Amino acid sequence: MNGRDANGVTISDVAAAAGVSRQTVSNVLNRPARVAPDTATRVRRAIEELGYRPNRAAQNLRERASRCLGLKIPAPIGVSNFLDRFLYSLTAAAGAAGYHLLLFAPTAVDEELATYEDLIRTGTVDGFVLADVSARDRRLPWFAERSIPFVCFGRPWGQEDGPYTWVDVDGAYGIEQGVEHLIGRGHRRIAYLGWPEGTGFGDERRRGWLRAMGRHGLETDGLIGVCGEGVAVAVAAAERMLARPEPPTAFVCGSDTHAVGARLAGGLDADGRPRVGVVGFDDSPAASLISPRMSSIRQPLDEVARRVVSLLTARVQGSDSPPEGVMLRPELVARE
Amino acid sequence: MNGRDANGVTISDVAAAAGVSRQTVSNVLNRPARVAPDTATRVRRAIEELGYRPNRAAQNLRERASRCLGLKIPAPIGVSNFLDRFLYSLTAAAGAAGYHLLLFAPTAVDEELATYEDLIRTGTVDGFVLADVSARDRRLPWFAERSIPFVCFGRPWGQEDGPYTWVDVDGAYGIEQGVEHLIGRGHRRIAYLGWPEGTGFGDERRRGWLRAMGRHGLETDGLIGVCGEGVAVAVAAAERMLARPEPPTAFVCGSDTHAVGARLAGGLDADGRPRVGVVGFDDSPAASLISPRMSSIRQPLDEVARRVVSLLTARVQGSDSPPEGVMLRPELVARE
DNA sequence: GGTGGCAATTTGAACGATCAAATCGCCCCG
DNA sequence: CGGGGCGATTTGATCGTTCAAATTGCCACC
Repeated sequence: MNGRDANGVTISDVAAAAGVSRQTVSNVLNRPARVAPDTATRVRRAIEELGYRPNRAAQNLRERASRCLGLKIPAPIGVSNFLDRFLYSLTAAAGAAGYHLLLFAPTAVDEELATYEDLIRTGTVDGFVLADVSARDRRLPWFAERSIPFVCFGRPWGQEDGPYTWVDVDGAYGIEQGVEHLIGRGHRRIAYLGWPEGTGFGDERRRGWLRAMGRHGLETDGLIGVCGEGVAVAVAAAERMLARPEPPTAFVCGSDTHAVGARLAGGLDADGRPRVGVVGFDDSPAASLISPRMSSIRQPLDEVARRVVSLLTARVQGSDSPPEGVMLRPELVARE
Repeated sequence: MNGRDANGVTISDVAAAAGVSRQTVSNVLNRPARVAPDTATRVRRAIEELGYRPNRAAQNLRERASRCLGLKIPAPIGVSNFLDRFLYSLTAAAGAAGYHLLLFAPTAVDEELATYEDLIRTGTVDGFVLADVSARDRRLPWFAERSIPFVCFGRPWGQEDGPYTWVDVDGAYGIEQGVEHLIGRGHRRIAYLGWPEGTGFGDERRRGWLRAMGRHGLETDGLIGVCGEGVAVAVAAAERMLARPEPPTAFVCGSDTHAVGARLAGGLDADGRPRVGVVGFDDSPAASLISPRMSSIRQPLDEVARRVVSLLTARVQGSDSPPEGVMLRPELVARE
């Protein structure tokens, strides 16, 4: 940076300034051991003075890699800023690994696969992070056939035996922790409120509840509630459950949205204390809208992101390690 | 796609298959008028059969452009999924303009400027979207000195006279609409609850309230409340205001977080109706956690994103049009 | 003093695209 | 029948980097 336009500084300019060839400059940067120490310092000084930075397009062309990971950004639905948080962790993890995150949004649903293919074939990205894996997601076999590198956040439900690499959080374990927490606070009639059957992760969380309840010999009949997205429907579902003859005294929930619904349905007593115990899932900041704040099960998003990036970059770089699933444990954040 | 590995298909392969030179293939794609019609169809067939897609790195190298726009993803704070929503609009708008969005997260604060510079100098991105412009943001003059293309979402508060290009939403106008709405519902003591002075957009929203109140000759003394981030502090601030001798009957708020606080502080009457009127800002889905749902002022994020992208791509492509500010109008979403 | 070996450095080629200039083929006109 | 003009196509050079192979210089050893 000496006032001149530094954008046009190439490796040859540096080479000329340092009185060496361009390859030596390249070696200083990429294979320092090959270069004599005082040559290296001379070159480094020239790099510094000229403000040289290697051109990414040229590197990408030569290396046949873009050092970009692609992520489809889904249409924003729901209240959670889950994606916000994961995106941040993912971007940071990618950066630490020398990669960037490249976002795209296919315009039409039937364009989605074409968009993925295009990004790979043009070399715009080296691989994909799939953060929105649905049950029997048809993208997974499609990618595998074309040997397009990808890693899922979330198990490939319905095709667990496929040769897929994923990172996920053990939702059943998390819910079990939630049940234990409520039992510890004296609850015995603990209900589960979550999504209708069919979402892999939702079903798993429900199984976690069943297992924990069974371990303590607690009743589960009539204690399951399901509803779709949205606080309003969650409130209605929880109200129906509370209106039954032997209502639950607490809820573990498939999501914070469900949990907010349960809390609102239960209401507060005269002292401003919640009438029902509630444990949510995901520990979204939105859960803090409810006062007093709810307990919730926190997913280790930073760790998830790091593992996703490390698995994906390995595959991108041609490591033909076998498909691998990584399961992480969530953590109960207990609040008053 | 005929079973062979299509990732290695180059323009020369297509040329050979079609019996023409590589430049003719290039012309078919980029300058169709130069090519004889039947040659063009022959080439297009070859492209189709081989599944050719031009290599992005090679194009970028040659064109000296990456067709990527950079966006720093801020650490997730607060309950809003504002960024989620804007990011989606921005990605879609960029895609429509032939660009991609590239995310990055500088690790340390003092690395931030260096990160920007690096991304430009290496040619990783062509320009930046600044979605988190703070008052007297030092990045703006810094970019301008280096003629780094950028466009702000949000006015450059404190340096409005600088040569900066921005797109923003007229918050004062929005708040005025909110006040009118509350007046229409019979309210006269309408308070403003928002951020402490010093955030440009917050101050502007407060001025909008003052102006609308003044127009109707309504009292404003003692009707201003301020607090920082978070629902809890917002609740406390609203409670203090409601405890005064002549309390407000309604609040217009600087954000949905403030609005949720006001609503929670006001509480519900015996019929489940809110005791105070509330208008929020930003119409975030989090606002729907409150039941009945609040009115809120919605920013036209799709339009903002389109304008940002169109201004930025123009600057990136070397148009030396003068700096330009675009002001858009928000819209009141009135709810029961 | 010639030769082998080795470390340090340089040269040539390649990555895959596009621009600019050169070439080709054809028709028209004097 | 030769040359000008024009549309269609091709050739050569280039973008900035890195790999592989070639070259240089130096020292030790016989």
